[in-house]
Amino acid sequence: MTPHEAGRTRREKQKAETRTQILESARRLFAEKGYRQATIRDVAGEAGVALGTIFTHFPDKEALLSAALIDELDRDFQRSWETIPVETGIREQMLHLAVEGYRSWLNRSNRDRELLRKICFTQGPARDELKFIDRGAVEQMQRLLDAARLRGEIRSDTDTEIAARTAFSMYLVNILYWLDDYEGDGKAGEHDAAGDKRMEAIVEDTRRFIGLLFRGMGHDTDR
Amino acid sequence: MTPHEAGRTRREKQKAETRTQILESARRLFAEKGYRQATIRDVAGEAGVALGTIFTHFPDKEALLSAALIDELDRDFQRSWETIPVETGIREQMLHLAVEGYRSWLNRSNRDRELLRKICFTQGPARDELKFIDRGAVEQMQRLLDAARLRGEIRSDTDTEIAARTAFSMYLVNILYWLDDYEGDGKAGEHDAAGDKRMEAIVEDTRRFIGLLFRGMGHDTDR
DNA sequence: CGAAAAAGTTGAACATGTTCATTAAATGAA
DNA sequence: TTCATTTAATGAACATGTTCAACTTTTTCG
Repeated sequence: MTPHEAGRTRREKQKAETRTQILESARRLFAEKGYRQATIRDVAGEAGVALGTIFTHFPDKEALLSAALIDELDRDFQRSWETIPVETGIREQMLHLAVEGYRSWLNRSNRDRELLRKICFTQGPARDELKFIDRGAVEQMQRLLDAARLRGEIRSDTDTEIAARTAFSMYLVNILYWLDDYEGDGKAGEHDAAGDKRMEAIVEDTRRFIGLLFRGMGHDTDR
Repeated sequence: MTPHEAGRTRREKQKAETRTQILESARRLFAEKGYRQATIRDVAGEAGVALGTIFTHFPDKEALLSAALIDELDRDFQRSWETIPVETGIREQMLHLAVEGYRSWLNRSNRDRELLRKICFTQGPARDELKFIDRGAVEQMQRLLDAARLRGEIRSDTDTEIAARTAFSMYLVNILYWLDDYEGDGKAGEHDAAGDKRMEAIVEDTRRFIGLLFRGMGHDTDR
């Protein structure tokens, strides 16, 4: 909040402040109690506002959850991008992105994963924002592939857009779907054999996926 | 209900009958009013049971929705498989499966799609059943690819399991995610320009995807 | 400057999901 | 056949999401 905020009335500032308070409380309580057990009354109480106030900011409980957590979906993704090895080939880069993503995901508490899964297909106000984040992810991947194409690492006739979308789909379905039975809290450096095992398996799957994506299934005449 | 049902007590029969009544009413009301507007009291009333009875059969509203609709997810998929062209190549078969799936999806009412999207990531009792259906889908696709491999249509070193999973992921993310902004009710042969346009686009995307899957992105040295 | 309008917030009332003590009928063992 | 136990169902009570009339404060405009 900058000292000079042109055009913002006292009211607008106060409303934004109230909204921030609510979101912070919601984030905390959902993480601590889960979606269902954390009531809107809990959130209102902790944020120091009236119950009805929540509904002047968010249309319903699900929208509150989405707003509270939308940034989390972006966070891990961006971190993977920040740590991407730049001096390596496209395969290693793709592997890195996927592996970092899966690692982050599996390192979250089970509750966190549940909450995030819940908002992934939200149909409320956060939908467009979520779409924006995901389109951004696909576009970033596509740019990475475009760069690899320029370097001659992949064939010049590669449809990088579809390739990016394919990788994104595979990643999304893996974390939201096939990994949804893992219930460990691989947090705080805690050793978790089941989590390690799942991590190994998904890394191997990713290698196979990348292998398939590079080799294709067809014969030379398909090229 | 067969005339001779060994081992089934009157109680068991009655309970099953009540459950069926409830599911039928739920299916109808959710389709008519949507998930939120259709109350459990509505369902109980129409099924001719008490409000509390619903909860002796289903742990919560979401579980009721999932149980009411789980078969729908399977239905379209199986229909696509039943109409698959057997005398054609693997590419045409894959295209057929995807196209039929997308067509069915886009031909549903918007409400139907919303309801089905909602249950796709259910975390209630229907989860395992859903997983079973989807694993079945992936396995069927894998068998199709295995057969193509035997016929020599795809290379013998193809990882058909990952290929099947990739195709499945792409399909799932397309219907649940990228097509979620289409709100038309392309039903009863009704002409729908927007639906047609989306259909064209997704068919083209599918061709591109199949193309990528066959050609791969790598150079010959990747093989 | 002051009145009118706007708007953020409130909390009681209401709607709806869920729980659970009670009831009646079915079941199975003696 | 009798009777203790089990179980499907019931509906009032309760918990929680949501609505909305009322209030107070801020903003706008003549």
